[in-house]
Amino acid sequence: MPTRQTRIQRKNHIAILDAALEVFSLQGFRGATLDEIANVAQISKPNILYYFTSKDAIYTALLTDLLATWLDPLRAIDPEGDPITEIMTYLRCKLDLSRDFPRESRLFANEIIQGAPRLKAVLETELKELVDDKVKIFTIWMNAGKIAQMHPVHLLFSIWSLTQHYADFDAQVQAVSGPSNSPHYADAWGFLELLFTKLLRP
Amino acid sequence: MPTRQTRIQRKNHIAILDAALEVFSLQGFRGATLDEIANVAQISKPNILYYFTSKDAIYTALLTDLLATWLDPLRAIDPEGDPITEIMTYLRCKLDLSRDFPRESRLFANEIIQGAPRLKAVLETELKELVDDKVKIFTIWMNAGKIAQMHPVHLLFSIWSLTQHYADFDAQVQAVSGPSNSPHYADAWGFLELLFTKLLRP
DNA sequence: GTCTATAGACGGATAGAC
DNA sequence: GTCTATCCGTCTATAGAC
Repeated sequence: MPTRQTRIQRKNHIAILDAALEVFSLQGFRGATLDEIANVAQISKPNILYYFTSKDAIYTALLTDLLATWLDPLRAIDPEGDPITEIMTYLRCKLDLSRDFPRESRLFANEIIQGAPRLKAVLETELKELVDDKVKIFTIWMNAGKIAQMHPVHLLFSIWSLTQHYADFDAQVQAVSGPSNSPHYADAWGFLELLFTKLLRP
Repeated sequence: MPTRQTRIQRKNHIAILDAALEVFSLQGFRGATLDEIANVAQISKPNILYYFTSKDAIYTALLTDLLATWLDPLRAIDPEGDPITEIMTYLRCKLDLSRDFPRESRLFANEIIQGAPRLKAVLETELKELVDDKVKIFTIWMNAGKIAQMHPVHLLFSIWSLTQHYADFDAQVQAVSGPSNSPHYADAWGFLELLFTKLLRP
């Protein structure tokens, strides 16, 4: 659109995306309904389709918004930095994302579990290139004896799975270790710090 | 039912559950449709509802069947066994389950991500008791200096997340590290063996 | 037991008044 | 921009013939 949005337009736009995140992250694309999104957003269904051309458009908007935020911390790993510090910072950052943006994490998880129908292409190009780049850095660090020798790709997988677990499987975490959020994350950080300190030490 | 099932009944029963597992594990409960299950099972939709009273009944049957298989390896951890061996065996068993039963893993993941509406009660009782029991064993092992000191619950979480990741996020794993299944799991085992050897060593 | 046909509710999306 | 009303397709589940 050539013209700038009004304040109300922007407010509704954001309210719709927020409600859609709530619903899509719990139900996946097909399980979610516009009715539910409309209820959560407190905006009528036709009005939602005034702001977005279709249910699919809302979902895609959320996913593309998300991917950038999700990959930024990985991009930030600096080949010139101290290896252990760089990886621990990334780990910490990913855990903070799980704590502060659990819905985004679950939205992503839903999409991947369902075979990544809308993200597959991006994963195979943008994500793969980024991963290849960082894997090279890890390998250099390993060969220089800065961190222990291990499969670099699975090192990344381990960071992803261990941190995202607390957002995606929150229902299980809470069922097993009681409600209240913050303590879990404090304990989780203690555990992960110990784990990766031992793992990375050459 | 008082009478025994015929061979055809049992065959259809199994075919329906298998098709339902395929569809539910990809789409979650609400995203799945009886039409799709009927197509995969090659059984007409009304006939499916002859064997199961409702869509919900199929899903519930799958979940309860699954939970037993899923928890058995955890139950098998023996307080009298060698601590490191017991935990490494459990780890290996969970990784094998991810490799051999990825659909079951994704079905479970979908249910938990969606807030575990049908499993919450079981998780808070049966799973919690089982976890509490094993946590006690871990704690005894730690205090006896058999394995390193760490948060025992998060040790369990780490085993779950690291192994299930390969089934649940398979689309991402393949996008990043190329297709073909077996090599990933060989590499994964090499990585996890290294990781937990370092982590558990007192 | 398995089918065709269909009921009845709900899904996404559109028309048109205001 | 936002609403009511509604189209049309699909959903789960049932009725009833065979």
